[in-house]
Amino acid sequence: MPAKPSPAIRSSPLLQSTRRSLPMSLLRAREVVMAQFRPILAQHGVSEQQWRVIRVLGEQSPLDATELAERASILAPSLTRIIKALEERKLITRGKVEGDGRRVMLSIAPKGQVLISKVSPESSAIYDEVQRRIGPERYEQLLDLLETLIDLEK
Amino acid sequence: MPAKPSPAIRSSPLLQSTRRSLPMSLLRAREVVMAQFRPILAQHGVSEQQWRVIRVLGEQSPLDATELAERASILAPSLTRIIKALEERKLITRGKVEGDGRRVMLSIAPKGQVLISKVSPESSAIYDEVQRRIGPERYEQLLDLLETLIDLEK
DNA sequence: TTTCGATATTTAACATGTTAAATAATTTTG
DNA sequence: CAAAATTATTTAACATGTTAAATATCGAAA
Repeated sequence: MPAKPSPAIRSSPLLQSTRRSLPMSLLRAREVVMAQFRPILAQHGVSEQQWRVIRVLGEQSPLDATELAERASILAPSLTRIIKALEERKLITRGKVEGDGRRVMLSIAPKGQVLISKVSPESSAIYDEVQRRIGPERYEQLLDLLETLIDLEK
Repeated sequence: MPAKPSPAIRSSPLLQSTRRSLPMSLLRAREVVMAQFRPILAQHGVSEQQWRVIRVLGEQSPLDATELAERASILAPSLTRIIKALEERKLITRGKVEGDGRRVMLSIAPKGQVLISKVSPESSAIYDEVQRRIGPERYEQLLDLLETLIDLEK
């Protein structure tokens, strides 16, 4: 019998408030944006990560798995599973590299390109809407700041 | 040498480049920051999400599961599993609410407070370092912009 | 050439994300 | 008051995140 209504705790601010925490703010902001996209992607039967893979390959094909993982910000083990699923649905194709038996080359497939052409308009509309609501200047400013932060790791 | 590239595809920019995509930038930025934290958390045997739960309860206890999920940005099903794990390790405690048999009240436990006091200094040091490297003004500016974005959903 | 270290990908194991559905308790309605 | 709608939490099922280890192949050195 686990109960014991302990006295309320309001600890001294050893840590910054979770409301003003950079990692949490980044997470929440991403959630707000993705909440707009997920219904569209679901409607087309692809997950957020699968869509990232397709998009990256839509920008450039072929790419080896390492490059693809890097650009789509997906870890190698996840990519292995995603590739398998997308290949089975013929949205992407997998090929080997002559001269290096380790590498796997991935390309967008015709069905993948069709998917991109379908999702693109809806996707763009959402980006535009977000940009409009936050304001174009702040939108660009935010992207710049994020880029600065991202470049810190280098 | 990576073998001869097959006919490369460079699609017309139907979509914005993945490099300048808001969701991807948010994801990458978060990764850069969290990469600094993960080793510390791992050293103390807690995952990123478990740490968020502990931190929120450190700020205020008790909280019911719904409030906790909201503040820690964790979905209810995940929270159920995390609570179970943290309770078994006696980092948090679970109690019932008199008057509403549905609700579960969670509180930080002494062992949890000890953990917070251990992780806090290292955590703060990393926040300070990130803030220093990006610059205090831009750091605040970034948090402000993220807050603006987060408030869009309301 | 053979061996050893490095690289690319996959597999494994477990935690979390995500959506839908199930449970249980409370509140609202008729 | 009893049935129905609502709310809080959990369970289920599957995808992905995460770290470590296994595989396979390549490249460099002895």
